[in-house]
Amino acid sequence: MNFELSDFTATLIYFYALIFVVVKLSLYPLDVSYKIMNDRAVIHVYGRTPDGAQVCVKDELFEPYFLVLPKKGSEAIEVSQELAGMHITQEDKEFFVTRVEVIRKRFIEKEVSALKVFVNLPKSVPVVQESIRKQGHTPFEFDILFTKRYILDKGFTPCMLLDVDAEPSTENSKVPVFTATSVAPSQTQHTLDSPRVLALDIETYNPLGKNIIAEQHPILMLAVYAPGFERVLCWKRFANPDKTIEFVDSESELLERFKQLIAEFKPDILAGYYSDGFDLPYIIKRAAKYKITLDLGLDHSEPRMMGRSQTQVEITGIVHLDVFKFIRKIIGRSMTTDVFTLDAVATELLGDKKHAVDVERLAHVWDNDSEKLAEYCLYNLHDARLTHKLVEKVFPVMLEFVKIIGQNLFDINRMTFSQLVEGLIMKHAVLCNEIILNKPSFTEERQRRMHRLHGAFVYEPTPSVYKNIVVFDYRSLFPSIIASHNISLGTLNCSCCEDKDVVPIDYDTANSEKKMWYCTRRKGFISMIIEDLITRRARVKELLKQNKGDKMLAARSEALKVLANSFYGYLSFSPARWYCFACGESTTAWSRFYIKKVIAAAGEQGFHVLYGDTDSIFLELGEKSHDDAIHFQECINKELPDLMELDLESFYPRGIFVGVRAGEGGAKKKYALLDEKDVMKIRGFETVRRNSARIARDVQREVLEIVLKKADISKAVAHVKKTVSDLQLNKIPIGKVVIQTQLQRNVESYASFGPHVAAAQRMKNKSIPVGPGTMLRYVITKGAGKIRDKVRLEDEALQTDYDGEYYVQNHVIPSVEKIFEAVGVDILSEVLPKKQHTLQGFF
DNA sequence: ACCTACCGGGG
DNA sequence: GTGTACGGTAGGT
Repeated sequence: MNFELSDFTATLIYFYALIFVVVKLSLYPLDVSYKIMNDRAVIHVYGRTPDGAQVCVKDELFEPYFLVLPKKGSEAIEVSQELAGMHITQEDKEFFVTRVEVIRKRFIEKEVSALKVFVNLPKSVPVVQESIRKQGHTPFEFDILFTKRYILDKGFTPCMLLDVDAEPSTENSKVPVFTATSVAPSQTQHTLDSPRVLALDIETYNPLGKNIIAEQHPILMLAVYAPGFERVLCWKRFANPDKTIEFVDSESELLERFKQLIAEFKPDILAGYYSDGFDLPYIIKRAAKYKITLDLGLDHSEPRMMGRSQTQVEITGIVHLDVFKFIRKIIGRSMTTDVFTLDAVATELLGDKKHAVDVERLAHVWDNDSEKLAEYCLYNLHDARLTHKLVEKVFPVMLEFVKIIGQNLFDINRMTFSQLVEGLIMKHAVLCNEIILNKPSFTEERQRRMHRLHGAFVYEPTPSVYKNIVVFDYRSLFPSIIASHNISLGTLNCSCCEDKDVVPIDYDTANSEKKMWYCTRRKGFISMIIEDLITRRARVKELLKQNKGDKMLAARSEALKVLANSFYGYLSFSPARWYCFACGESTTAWSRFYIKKVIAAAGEQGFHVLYGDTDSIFLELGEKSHDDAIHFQECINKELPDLMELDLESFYPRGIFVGVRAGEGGAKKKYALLDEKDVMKIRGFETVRRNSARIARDVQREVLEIVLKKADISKAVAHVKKTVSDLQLNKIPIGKVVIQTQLQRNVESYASFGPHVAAAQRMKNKSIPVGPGTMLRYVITKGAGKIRDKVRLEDEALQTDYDGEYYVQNHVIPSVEKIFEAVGVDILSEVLPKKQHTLQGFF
């Protein structure tokens, strides 16, 4: 065995422990899992010690439990005695209550007596709670995963130092294992802020382009990257390889070598870009094909694919991060890109691009031109390098979420906004002794959805092009409303404060709601959490002013902002545990009040109000100057409550507002602005999807550019006319009208026969294999019938076959018609001569 | 109006 | 695993 220093240290601790029985050790917890051992659930905490050793601490003393509120009219004490003897046998398995405690809790901010029901195993919880529910009592906290429950109750934070008293254990593992006698967060507040991160990327054999079939196509290259640990594995040799390239003899050897590299590097974090959805599932499938045991887990277990349609790949003891998920879900909102390819994301966040290599040709190069493989290997390594850099970039933000919310890195990486908020509230619930509310049942959730919330205020823009625009917005409007008006489930309509701070709703028209107010004496549970976020963020921003460029402070500020901004959405989100219709309704009511206030003031001061939505207002300056705008902002801010502030977002020399199509309700934001640096800011136009014809996207972008940058409508019209005529004359390359769709199931199993199914059927008829995953590329050709009747495969159709008229009507015109409407041009009648329009029916 | 299926990222 | 993504859209019924 060859130990590194850190392993050596861990081994010393271990043998020391063997002699003295109990030792103290500290670790940064990275992964928490549990195993059933001798009919008990045993928690395993994996992590790294401050001197760099990987260890596992197990806790045999933590018991599964949930809470029960006894039904009305029954005494807690009596019910506890009834429940204590519960024992259920199902399919030879025993589910039973081990003991019951009567405890004091708070339920929606009021004191209650509750029962803490302990059971033999975590799996007993759903069974026993169901049975108790049938007796008319109400169970709570029965769906908090055992490992999450452990973290919550022990009050520690993943990635932050944990102090443990422990005895050595002989459990088989890649790392020393200890059995804890006590577990508590360290007083030091030390954080694992530089974990060992290994980034991973694979390249696969791709003769079918986008149609990727792991069962058929091998992994050709695999790159891992950490500074000073850069390697590309490749199983085809070529001359003069770079020193980072390591040849192996086969794909199976590549997989074996990959295992060795992981064992050698001992990462805390294994990271990929879309690795939940691609790299790791692919590696798992290929390893299975060769019957290779992929025992990457520190307990020798193999990576596990969780979830059905949405895979998450978990490795015991190693945190698998899919940085794509975090960036798209959490960072994406504040990015300018609307596509989340590695190239686009790296360009925006790192100022670095992917290598310009044609990956479409990889299979061909692999088969015919192996001397060119070198550039693919370096491309592969570079992708792993970019992934590593992205992790470095976003890790501070992830770590802040871990610290604020107190859940594992693995989970934080994959959470949505609502889950982050809920996680935060759950942590505070434990701290405040509040019962964690249940998720709604299916019917309950449906009922919630029926109850439509009266939304924010929108001042509809008159579609047109405008000059010299200034944009203001309220800083964190919703969070500051919730905090300053004490909006919470338990402060609603208290008995002590009626009429003191009544929500400004027009009670005659607003869903005939009853009058609402919130307690002015007692702080609400929800409003307290959000106020804490706001004040913490204000402090962080102060520190940030003194330490400009401090990445950790910037990350903390970002995390706190994201959380605060998600609260309102959470309260009105039907599947939320702390859903509160009145809270959502009150928040938007106050928001309408505040935005209308600015709109009215702007009008009084002689600004032309163009558009207002929720928390922002767009004004046309006209004769007024930038200074006038700043003065206006100052006037408004003088009158606002402490926590609220109106910001000046930016000035824009030119902008276009576009009306929305009928049925496009809710998508009110549809505009494009040109900033002072000549950069376009486009909002609400259809995003890039591969199943829309390329030509439609191109034309839309070009039209916006011409209108805003050249300010020449006739040029824009001419451009569309040219495109339309080119389509009608089949001059546009057929590649630009191809529609791409991926088949999800077998052709026979489709109930509705859409165009893509027709394409698949045609392939089948020609004995081309089609199945789930097949990428269909087809065009709509001239002829009669439904669209599905006019479908031809890309290579069945000639340049002259496609139905230019279809693409004009269904793709090109819809993508630009509203833009032209805004400038008073009916693009349809411009491009189609009238007689053709009206006389068509006669022929 | 409602229902069903697909998109994203990856090669 | 104290489990089953998500929000948006096109086309068909």
